[in-house]
Amino acid sequence: MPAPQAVPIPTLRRLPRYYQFLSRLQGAGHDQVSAAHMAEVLGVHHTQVRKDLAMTGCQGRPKTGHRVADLMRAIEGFLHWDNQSEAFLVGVGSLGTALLNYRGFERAGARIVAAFDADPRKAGTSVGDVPILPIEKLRDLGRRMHISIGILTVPPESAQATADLMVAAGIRAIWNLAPVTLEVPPDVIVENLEIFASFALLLRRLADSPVEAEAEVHPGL
Amino acid sequence: MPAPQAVPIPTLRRLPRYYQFLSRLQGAGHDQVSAAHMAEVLGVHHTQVRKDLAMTGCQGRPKTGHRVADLMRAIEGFLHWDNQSEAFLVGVGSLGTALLNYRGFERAGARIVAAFDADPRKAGTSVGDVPILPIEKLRDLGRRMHISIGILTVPPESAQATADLMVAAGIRAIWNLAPVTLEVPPDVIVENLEIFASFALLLRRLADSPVEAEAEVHPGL
DNA sequence: TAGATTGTTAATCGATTAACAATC
DNA sequence: TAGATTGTTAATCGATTAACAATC
Repeated sequence: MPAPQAVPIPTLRRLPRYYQFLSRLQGAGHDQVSAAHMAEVLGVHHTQVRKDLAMTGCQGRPKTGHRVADLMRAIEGFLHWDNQSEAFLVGVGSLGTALLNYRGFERAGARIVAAFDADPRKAGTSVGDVPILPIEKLRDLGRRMHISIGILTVPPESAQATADLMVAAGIRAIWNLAPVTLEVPPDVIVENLEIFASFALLLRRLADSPVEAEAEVHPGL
Repeated sequence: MPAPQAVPIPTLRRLPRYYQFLSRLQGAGHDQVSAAHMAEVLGVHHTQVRKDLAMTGCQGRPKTGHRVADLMRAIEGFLHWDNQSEAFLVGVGSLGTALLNYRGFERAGARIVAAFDADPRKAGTSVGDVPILPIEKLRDLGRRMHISIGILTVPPESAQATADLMVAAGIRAIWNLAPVTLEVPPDVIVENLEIFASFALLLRRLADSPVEAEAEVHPGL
């Protein structure tokens, strides 16, 4: 077994941005791209881009750069976006609906095969081609279908209970979109979408920006 | 002017989690907490927690720890969650609606005062107590009200055009929830909610987990 | 060939962790 | 007082940036 090459988390975060940029390039008809160009547009150091891309195992050619399509395939493979895992989504409120509607999601490596909601009026309907089932079916269906990914989009109050249910259904990785710290068994993976962290960064950057800082020093002027 | 004390970005990301945890503690009736306890529950090194908290300027007492309420106030102040900036939201689809409905948002330092949508049928209605206006009014109203924060929740195709509009409206910081790299003037701040980055981390962690790794080595067994 | 670009190895920088002194 | 906890200073670790060799 090869040493489990440690992947820096920042690299993992940047790769989807590279991918998104590449798909735009592709849409615009380009089929070659240099690391320097990507670095420029995305505001990342060019050596950084090279290192990140190197992690995916892709190879560029001196003088011409990388082939866009090759690069995209390399990233897909590296992020496991190719072998399409199946996922359940729980909580068909506006956030859940937004994710279900989001076509581009399939491209990101997972296919939502069913959604669940506690509201019995929602059961039996569907969003796009994803059926909405009563929450009571989650446990059995999860076990039967060997689903390993759960997307949690319920309100904060029911987040923990939902996580417990997912665990009981045999789900091994929870993508948590509720702003709550979940408690799960040690072998279950939880990845939180830190939405407030992102907003906090925005506020801080705004407060630190020259114009705003000025306003703070001379309030009311 | 004091040297603009550099705040590590990871610290900024962690503070909202601390805050969320503290508000739960408070709800449960606790009013003291130790850094060690927070570290334990949130899975962060205890020295890290102390350093992060120290940045907010709070002070704990040996033997007893920190007062929960003080800590929350310190974080609020540090993240500028107290002086409630006003924000516009553009794109009242399911994601926009989710944000508008999300009560807890006010606590995170911004008040959405108006929402805009290109669909004329939505204009005139409202979500919660936020009025939805036609996109044509964005420019003037933004300038008139001196709005500095724009929340962008339109589909990827119209993201860039929306960003341009926000800039024209005098908005200085854009919170971008569309998976697109925006191009804006250098003095405009863009903070992207990297939703796919988060999901990519989940997939990678799942693929690296012992059970899954096993499956990969002996496929089909 | 000359030049642009890749990819790697070394140096720097910043964040995390460890050790410890201060204090209630 | 003794012990728990804070807060700070020093050591480590990992990611970023710089320098450079390889190659089409």
